[in-house]
Amino acid sequence: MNPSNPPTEAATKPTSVPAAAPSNFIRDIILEDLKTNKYNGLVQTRFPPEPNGYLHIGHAKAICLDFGLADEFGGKTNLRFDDTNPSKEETEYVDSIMADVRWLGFEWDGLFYASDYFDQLYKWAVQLIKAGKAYVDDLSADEIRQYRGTLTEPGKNSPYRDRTVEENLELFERMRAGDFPDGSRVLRAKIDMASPNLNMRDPVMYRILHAEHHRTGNKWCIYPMYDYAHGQSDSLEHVTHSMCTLEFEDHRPLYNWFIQQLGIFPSQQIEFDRLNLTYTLLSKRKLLQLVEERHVSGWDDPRMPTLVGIRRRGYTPEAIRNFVGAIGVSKTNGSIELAMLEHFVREDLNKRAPRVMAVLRPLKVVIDNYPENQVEEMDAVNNPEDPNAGTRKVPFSRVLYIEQDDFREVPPKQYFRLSPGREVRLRYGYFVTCTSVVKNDKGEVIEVHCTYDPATRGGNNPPDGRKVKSTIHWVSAAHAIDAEVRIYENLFTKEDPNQTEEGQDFTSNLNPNSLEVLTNAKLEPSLADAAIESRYQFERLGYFCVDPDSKTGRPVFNRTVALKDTWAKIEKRQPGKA
RNA sequence: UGGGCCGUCGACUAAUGGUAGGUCAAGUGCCUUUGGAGCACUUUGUCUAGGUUCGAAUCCUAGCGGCCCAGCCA
Repeated sequence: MNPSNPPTEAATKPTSVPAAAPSNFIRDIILEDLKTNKYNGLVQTRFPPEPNGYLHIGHAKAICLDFGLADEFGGKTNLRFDDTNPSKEETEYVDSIMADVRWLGFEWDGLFYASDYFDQLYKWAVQLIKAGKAYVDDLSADEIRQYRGTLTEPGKNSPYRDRTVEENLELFERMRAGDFPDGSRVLRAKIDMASPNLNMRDPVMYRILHAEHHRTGNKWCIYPMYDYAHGQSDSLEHVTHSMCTLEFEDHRPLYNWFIQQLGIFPSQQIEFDRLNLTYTLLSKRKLLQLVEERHVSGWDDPRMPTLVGIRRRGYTPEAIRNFVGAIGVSKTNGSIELAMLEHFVREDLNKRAPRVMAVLRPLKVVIDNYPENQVEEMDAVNNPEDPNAGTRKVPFSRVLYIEQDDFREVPPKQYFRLSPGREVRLRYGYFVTCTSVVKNDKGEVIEVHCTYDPATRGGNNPPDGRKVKSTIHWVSAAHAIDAEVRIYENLFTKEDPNQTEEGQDFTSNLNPNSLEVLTNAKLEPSLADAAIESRYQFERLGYFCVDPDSKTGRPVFNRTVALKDTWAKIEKRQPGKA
């Protein structure tokens, strides 16, 4: 940065290097490959989702790695749909995946489908048959499993393993032509039935599937397996660093085997640890189950860890990217605390979300000595973290709403908010002192009466130097906008939702209180025209995001994340909470 | 009990034979017209046992513990 001015102290540190983000083993591999010129200085990656579900925060980690690392070294990243199984894949998903990747803030260089390579893959299969490296097997799925052996015992060769090249060629061609029913035959690689790695025990390359494919229609009735398609797809795109999750480690020898037999571009597979988050499930199958069994309203339910879900919840792409950068990447199997994610959401929203006053559970306040029909426009700061955000006017009048939580008839220890005889500040309003309460038949406080001090206009400290221990928020009753607010808690009650009692599945850990709908919220009038998906901080409460369910005149807000709440902590610690 | 991978504060992650550091969480204090934000400080860690070395989280050996693999899913 400033080489002409070497540091005068701290000579123990090489301060010429600015404190860089800690590296990780993948970046180290790329750096090394660049140094040895393994790929002529190129870095090519790919993000290879299967279009059979919506992307979730776990994919966000992969996306940030694939795109981020390539970008860092001037490389390129392809989006490639891994669509080798027509029975599970749909166009709906490819559209959502593209939208999600873009929303996260990335743009791909090439857009491909594994199905683009079906012709080439077929030719290569023929080539392997001719080389005596692949054969058509007539064994049933069941028999193949039996012949495969077990974890501790080697497998046996299929009786069809030694067919002639001519016979294999003819049979494979007839498989392609549709002469055989589903499941009747497969094409297998001829490797080693005794390998300790089960993936090398003559893995299936092609299966017969008379199914319509979302891109190739009815052109094919045989489809390549993942192992036969993925490495070659990488190779065709000259992918240099093919990142995937740990469970594919055992597949790497096979990935390399096909590439070597075919003598094609040597892509290299690098495995990293999948993201796990406490209190959340990141398995497409299980997320699909939540949707299908109606435990949530859809893939974009704000409680879902899908990108569409957390987007609707109010999370920002920046927050997610910062989070992914902070958690790093390794080969350790662990679980990130949800609090970490929430930290990055708060950190980002704190800087950008306009502040606004909203009362979720209203309690009526009457200021007895305030003139009956008077309305004052109070100045309120839009964002104390951002001087450019400006100010706005908030109407103040004799009857207000405050939060039920902000009043206690008998205040517990360390409770500083309103209670009989106590004075607090109404933010940007006045100091008020509680003089009396009105109760209903059940003895619940339904109305609080106060007096205000005109010398504290704007919420300022009075000339006499009087101070107050608490500032609370409010909304003028006559000017309030009615709104619905949806409060979310963790979808699951257990850190690991998969940890269940005997005979139960993860749905037994669903949190019955994960959604609370508040239908009587009162908002300050500036929120009248809040746009869908816009985000606000409701002062002292949390960050909230406008839901698409909003109707004109009746907005719906989702709570993105609550503010850190010191009082809640104190109260939780107190044994006899009021 | 075959093969592969992995063990560093409560969580995640650095240190690449040479000061065990950062972030989150937790706690304490300061500040505050958000009990927010911010600032300062604090607690807690190299799985175990041997070995190599002037020096080991790092290298070696042996244990222990965890995860993954027996789909014609990816």
